[in-house]
Amino acid sequence: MARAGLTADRLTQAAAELADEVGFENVTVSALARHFGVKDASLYSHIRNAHDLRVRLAVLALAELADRVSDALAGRSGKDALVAFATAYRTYAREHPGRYAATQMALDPDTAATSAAGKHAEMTRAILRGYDLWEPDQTDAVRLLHSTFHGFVSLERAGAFHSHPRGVEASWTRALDALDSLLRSWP
Amino acid sequence: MARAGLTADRLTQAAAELADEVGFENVTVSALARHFGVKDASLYSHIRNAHDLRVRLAVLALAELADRVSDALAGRSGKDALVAFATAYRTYAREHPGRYAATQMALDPDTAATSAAGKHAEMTRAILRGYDLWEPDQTDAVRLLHSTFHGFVSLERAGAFHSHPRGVEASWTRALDALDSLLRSWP
DNA sequence: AGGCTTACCTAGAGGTCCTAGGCAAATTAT
DNA sequence: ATAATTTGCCTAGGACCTCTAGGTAAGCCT
Repeated sequence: MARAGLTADRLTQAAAELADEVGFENVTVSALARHFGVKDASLYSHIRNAHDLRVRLAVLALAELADRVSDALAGRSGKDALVAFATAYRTYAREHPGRYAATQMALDPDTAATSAAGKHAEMTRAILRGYDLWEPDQTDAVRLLHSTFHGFVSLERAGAFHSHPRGVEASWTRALDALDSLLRSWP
Repeated sequence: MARAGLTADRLTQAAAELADEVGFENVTVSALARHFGVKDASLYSHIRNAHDLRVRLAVLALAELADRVSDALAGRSGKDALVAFATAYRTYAREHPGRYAATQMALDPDTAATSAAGKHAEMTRAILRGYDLWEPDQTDAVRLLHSTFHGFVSLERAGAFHSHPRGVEASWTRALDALDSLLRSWP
């Protein structure tokens, strides 16, 4: 009997693709086993349980997103950096809805610390170097930016903006303008 | 055999309590049936399926949240209204995590239109009457406010702010200050 | 009291999660 | 090259959840 050559990493990768196809909440051990033409039970030598699989997926997505944002930020500063960050963030969420949903998972403190979650905060902080902000305003601003990006992207996905004809794209651009102006004259 | 006296509304109400106790994703038809001392199959004369149950829960939560916010807004305007809205929103999310998670469910357009989702947008718009904003800036601002509130609350719940010692409460207050200042001088 | 509606039941099929224990393929040691 | 060990995938099966079909009895209406 030939082996499928499964590893935790290959499973996580496949789970990520599956998530983008069928949604994060439908990423199931069974579905993943089916994808590899293998029995459910076989996966349990590579992952601890279904939750563990989803956590691995979340960690993968956080790392991918951090990479994207990091690339986008390279060589930019000020509003340029702000827009690049936000756009990379939103683009990732739209291209990889399942992966993005995974990044919203509540991770236990240990996992969160090991993951790229810290890098996100650090990169957001990097944007603020183009503005005249210092602690603790910096942390407050980081949290505000993160909240707004995440909130916008997640409401957009949930269809919360469809009820009004005003283009979502235009609102997004204006939101970034507003944030830039806010950071330049932080109250 | 005495009857339990189930109705769709009583089920939805119980589901809401269950959601706050065990989390929205653990609201299951079986658990609900257990709660009423009744067999799973019995619930299917009142609800169509598990998804239908969750949608009813989402609609209930949206209505409750709208009521809370509406009460909080009464007689207030300007920054007062902004803070009252945001605080009511955040308080509801913290007191009723399961119900709040339900409000994040993607609803199909018909359900969304019938639900209190529209009232939320309308109330956010009411806040802006205290500021000097007109269409289409108003819609952009509504979307920005909604994004920020939702993003903040949802990241707070996910534990995204625990990595830094700066108090979440302080960041929240500053975020509201910042939004107020932003609305007063919308770029 | 008889008839109708409906609340709840039993039975059962199909799906997901996960454990225990087994065999055979791949790897390492001799 | 063969033996010993590890490990990848298997079968079997239990527990829980979802949902359908069809039946019985409780409560309402005449």
